[in-house]
Amino acid sequence: MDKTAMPGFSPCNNATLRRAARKLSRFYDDVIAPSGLKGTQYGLLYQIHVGSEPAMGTIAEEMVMDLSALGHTLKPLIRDFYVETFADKDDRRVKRVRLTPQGLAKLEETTKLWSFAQQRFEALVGQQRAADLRAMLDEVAALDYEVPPAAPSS
Amino acid sequence: MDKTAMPGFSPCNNATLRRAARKLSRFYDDVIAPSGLKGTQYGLLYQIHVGSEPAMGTIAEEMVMDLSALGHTLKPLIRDFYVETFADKDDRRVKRVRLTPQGLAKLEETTKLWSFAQQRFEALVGQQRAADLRAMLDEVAALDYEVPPAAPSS
DNA sequence: TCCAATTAGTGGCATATACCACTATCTGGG
DNA sequence: CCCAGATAGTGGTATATGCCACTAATTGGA
Repeated sequence: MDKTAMPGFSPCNNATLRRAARKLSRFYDDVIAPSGLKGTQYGLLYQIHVGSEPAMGTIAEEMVMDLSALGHTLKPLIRDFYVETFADKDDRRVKRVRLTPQGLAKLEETTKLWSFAQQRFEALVGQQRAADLRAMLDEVAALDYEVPPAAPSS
Repeated sequence: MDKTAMPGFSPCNNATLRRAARKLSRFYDDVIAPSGLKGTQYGLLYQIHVGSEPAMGTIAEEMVMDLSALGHTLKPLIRDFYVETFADKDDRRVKRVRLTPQGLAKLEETTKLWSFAQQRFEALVGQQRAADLRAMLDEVAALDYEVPPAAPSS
């Protein structure tokens, strides 16, 4: 086995994680491409769907994503009429998000494609190992990395 | 335990992987920020450094990254004089990449910051588990997802 | 009641990444 | 020797993401 020929084996956890993410995203993207959605967009529609007209901040937290990044990512989906936003009745700062009927249809359509990718992946690595991997990744995403600032704030 | 309050627990391997990548990247990015580099840039400098004036295509393969994406990512590093490119002597299609002296200095400077992030992460999840995670991710990045096209090409 | 501090989003800007169409080279027949 | 096909990169365009500065609302005191 010529390990030198293998992907860049770096000891960096971050680099390794990103590398895997690039590869896996491309796979899922390819499979659901016929729907016209990217993996992230599909995930976003899903997250909106399972929430109860979630506020943007809520979605951002759930997806462990920057709020402004979420705003940007949402734009194409709004433009294409898959989601719509509206102000919260009790707090006008809050903007809530929901799927349009087209958005729901697109979500359902794409879920069929997604299942294919999901099954294919789990067939390759094993269902149990996939579940273990997700558990580990969920843990990584939930970690509190907090690094004490050089000087503790006043 | 109120699981509903936890990060979006999706069964999607892709979404989970990306979520973790966002979070971890932000952590590494924050820690090495004083160097002025982003995590990906650091990883790229490292990859170039350990290679022997690697060709762009080689780097792209090692990083499991699209060649054109690599080209784009390289630009800020060239602009800031951390890396330079030159044509391969035997095949003028091939463009090779190397670090400049400033690039090497920056790599070394940033490595100190990187170590801090790396150690912090491994202290949180455990060295062995981090190694296991990397192994799993390397495997994911190396998988051959090949999906048979609907109709086998002629 | 009123203002200072906090909270939720927006917009601008920069990097990260991908795909596609295109250009410049090579390479292997014929 | 020459061209058809394969290879390596480039540039354009679009989404993915993050940070920062800024605006709009809300809230908690004094």
